[in-house]
Amino acid sequence: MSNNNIKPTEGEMEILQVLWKKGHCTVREVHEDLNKKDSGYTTTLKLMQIMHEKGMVDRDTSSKTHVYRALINREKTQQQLVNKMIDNVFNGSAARLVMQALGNKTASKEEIDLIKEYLNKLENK
Amino acid sequence: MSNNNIKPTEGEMEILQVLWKKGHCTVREVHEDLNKKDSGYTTTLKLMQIMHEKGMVDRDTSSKTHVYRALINREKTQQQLVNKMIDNVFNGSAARLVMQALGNKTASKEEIDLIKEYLNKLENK
DNA sequence: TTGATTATACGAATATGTTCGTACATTTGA
DNA sequence: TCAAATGTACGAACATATTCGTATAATCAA
Repeated sequence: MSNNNIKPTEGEMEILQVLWKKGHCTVREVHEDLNKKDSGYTTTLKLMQIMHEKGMVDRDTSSKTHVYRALINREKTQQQLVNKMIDNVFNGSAARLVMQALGNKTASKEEIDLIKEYLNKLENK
Repeated sequence: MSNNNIKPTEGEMEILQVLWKKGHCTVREVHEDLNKKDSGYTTTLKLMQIMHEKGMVDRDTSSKTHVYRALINREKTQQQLVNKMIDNVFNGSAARLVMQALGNKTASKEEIDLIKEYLNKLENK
């Protein structure tokens, strides 16, 4: 595998979220969507330039204002980070991570139903 | 809350895993349990000293060979890291994280049954 | 036209994590 | 006993991530 060892940093993840959501973005669009009052525009710019160097994003430089888009796959990236966490934090047990995730307040009734449905699908395979 | 903003690094997590598993450990015990051929004994030592400075671990220095134990709670720490990931990687959706975790190969039939059971318990509350 | 705005590029400061070398003390065993 | 082994302390090198200042170019608006 070639696209394997991608491990976006926290800052890079925030930017990727925006790019995955919006598709194509200028630096300013990303920066404003993040609206972090604690860091400036050139910080976002620099981050995105570094991501370009790393091959995480592509950009169209045909006009003065460059337009970026994510090059790495959302699900694949999430999968890698989850696997890493299962390994590093939960000793390899996916079940333990899941239960920990469901135990918190962010797991609503609707979400739990979603998951049950998903489990049933899994079992019918 | 006082013990809140603990965010162990990757190296620290590895050490915490050993401490949580074994309870009390010397540096050598931890180092050998990790058995990373790519880093030396004093690296593990240094890491554990830093963790002590941060208040993550306690140690008994009454004899020459110090004995360490984890000070931070396992479940609480895991919870924090999971919450962080839900936020940073999955846009706040616990369900998406769970599904991603279940989609991978490490989720065996037994684990899935465990989770179903857990979900039922959750719903009866 | 020309000054203000908006953009990129890039070096450098800062912060943090990881790794190791080395000094020094204690313990052990031949 | 005393040399080897084992332990801690600690500074420093190195890597990486984040942040910003500044130079410079392009665009816009009065």
